Amino acid sequence: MDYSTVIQTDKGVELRDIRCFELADILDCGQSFRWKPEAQDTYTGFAQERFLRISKQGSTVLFHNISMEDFEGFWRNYFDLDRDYGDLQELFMQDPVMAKAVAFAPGIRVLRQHSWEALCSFILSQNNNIIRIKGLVERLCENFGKPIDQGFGFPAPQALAQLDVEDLAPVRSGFRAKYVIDAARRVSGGELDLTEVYSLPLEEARSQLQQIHGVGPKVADCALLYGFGRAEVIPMDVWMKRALAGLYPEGFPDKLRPWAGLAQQYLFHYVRNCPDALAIEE
DNA sequence: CGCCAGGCTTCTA
DNA sequence: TAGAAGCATGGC
Repeated sequence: MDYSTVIQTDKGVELRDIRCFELADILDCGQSFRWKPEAQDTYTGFAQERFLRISKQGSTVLFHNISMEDFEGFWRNYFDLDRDYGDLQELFMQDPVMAKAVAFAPGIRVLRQHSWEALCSFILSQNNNIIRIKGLVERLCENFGKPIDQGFGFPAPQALAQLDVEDLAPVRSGFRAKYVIDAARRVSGGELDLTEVYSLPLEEARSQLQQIHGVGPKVADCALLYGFGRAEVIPMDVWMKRALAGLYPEGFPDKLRPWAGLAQQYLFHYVRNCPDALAIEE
């Protein structure tokens, strides 16, 4: 466990003595696009149709104004708090390359996002930069998501399935609009059963997702890692190709394979944000 | 202004 | 069947 206690206070739910948990690392490392920094060490954001304000002070994390029920029933899983990242990092750090990547951002965790939300978000991510992806996702929610107190939920596939490509114009997603509609229609129509994808062997799950027009290997793997909890999957984009070629010319260590996707999150952040991450290894 | 972005589809040889 | 072009959009 990465914390000692969880208690309800008048402010919300608090996690005490937290480790391996930095909001900036978790919420701004290209896995979710719905979080915004507010004040110092404070973020607000959405997951599905829930809003959250979360902050960290010292070794205490505060989930503002939520019930214990909400924490136990939703946010605990979302932040992958049932996984012991302390233990995991111990294993990772036996590898000299991972030791550097983990040391660079030890607060990273891989969020367990809703499958549809992850799939749809990463469809929008293709050939796009993170700043802009956030804008697209935001406009998709504002236009088609369910209004909730502090904003909008992520639109359900059923809500998008009945739209035409032109209806997505306000999102300004360009050629990706038709991909989103196709995905929504397949999911909504039952042609692609996301619940079933959870239980499929990896290769079958991957090819199921790739049936969608506009979903290739990279987007499918992002959905699998971030939306289906497949911790072993490494989404291969230009950065990860560069990272693996430069840092692991002999291949990624077999011992870490079951958590390769989690390792990927540290490596991705490391090579993108540490100027000489790749230079050092020559 | 040109370049590029957590890619994919389509076209071409 | 591999490799390049085209795709919408906007931040820099």
